[in-house]
Amino acid sequence: MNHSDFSELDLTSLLSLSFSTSINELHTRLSELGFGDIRPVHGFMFKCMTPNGATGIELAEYLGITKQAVSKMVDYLEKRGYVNKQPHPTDKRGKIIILTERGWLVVKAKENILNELEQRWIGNIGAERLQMLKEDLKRIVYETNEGNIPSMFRPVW
Amino acid sequence: MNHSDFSELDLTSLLSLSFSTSINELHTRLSELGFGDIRPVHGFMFKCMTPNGATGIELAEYLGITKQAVSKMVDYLEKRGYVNKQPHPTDKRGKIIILTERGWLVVKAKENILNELEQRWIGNIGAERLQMLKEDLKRIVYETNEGNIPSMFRPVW
DNA sequence: GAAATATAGTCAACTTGATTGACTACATTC
DNA sequence: GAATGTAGTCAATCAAGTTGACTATATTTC
Repeated sequence: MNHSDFSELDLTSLLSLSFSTSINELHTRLSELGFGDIRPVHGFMFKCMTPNGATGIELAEYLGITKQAVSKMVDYLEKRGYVNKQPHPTDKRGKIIILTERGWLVVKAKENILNELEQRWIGNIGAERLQMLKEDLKRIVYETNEGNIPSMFRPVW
Repeated sequence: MNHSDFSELDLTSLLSLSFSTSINELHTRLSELGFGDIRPVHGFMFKCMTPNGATGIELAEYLGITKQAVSKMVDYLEKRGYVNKQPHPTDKRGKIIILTERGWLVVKAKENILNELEQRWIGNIGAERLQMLKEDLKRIVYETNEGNIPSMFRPVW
């Protein structure tokens, strides 16, 4: 098999490749900024925490993993200064996990890098095509999931 | 955070979502056909083995994992009747891993399902737009990796 | 052509990121 | 107020990968 031949790639492989490509670049850049201990899954957690924090259960549902797994991740991130646990305002069982200043730095850096990536893509295929691409992907995801966002907000196998 | 709001999704999230969506559907369907023991990574292995088989090292490079990990996967797949190991024709150290008939059944089924998926997407966004989408994604992947296919042919985090 | 080095694959031990199950404390329902 | 449900934690386990050590064969170098 010839690995540098793109022509036979089906759409699913293309989606896989383009996703890997961007997530790899994102995290290489984050590493260079001193956030080498942030994994892709953390980025998705942060997204769920913005702007007002989230409970463990919310994170677990969002990521499609168990609350125990979330608990470990939160400990990991707390130890490294990215998040804090706060008591839930109304539910004494619950905790709210919020971003620290350092956590927000990652979120901002991530946004900047992704914007840059999109700009480069605009350079490759043009702004209208990029807009179309986004719309089409949204539509495909939306239709395939019958209007519901997929429960597993996280590509894993 | 409102999980059913698509509008703010950046391109990377969209790529992630659309990839998950299709890979999930693919493997749900494969499960229904009795291939529930096939994981996404196996599909990528099979692709590397077609049509004439591959050595362990080739698979390892293709997937971006160690040869030991490949060895385990091959054992797993051999035990379940999807692949066979054959002595390498010229190199007595080497083995060639080839698909069995059952392995080919999976490959065919996969192709059918992915084609069906693409047809449904054509129903959603039209054939020209799908063609453009594929071209744009190819271009993006190609440019970002400077003409080389990414070594890690496999989305993992 | 023999010695040195490199490569394909295996075996075993370990790491990591997840899981399941059992438990505590608080909330909700009846 | 009692029964049931829910948020989070602790501990044990699992699964998919890793690293390191090894054998057998190939290739290079002198």
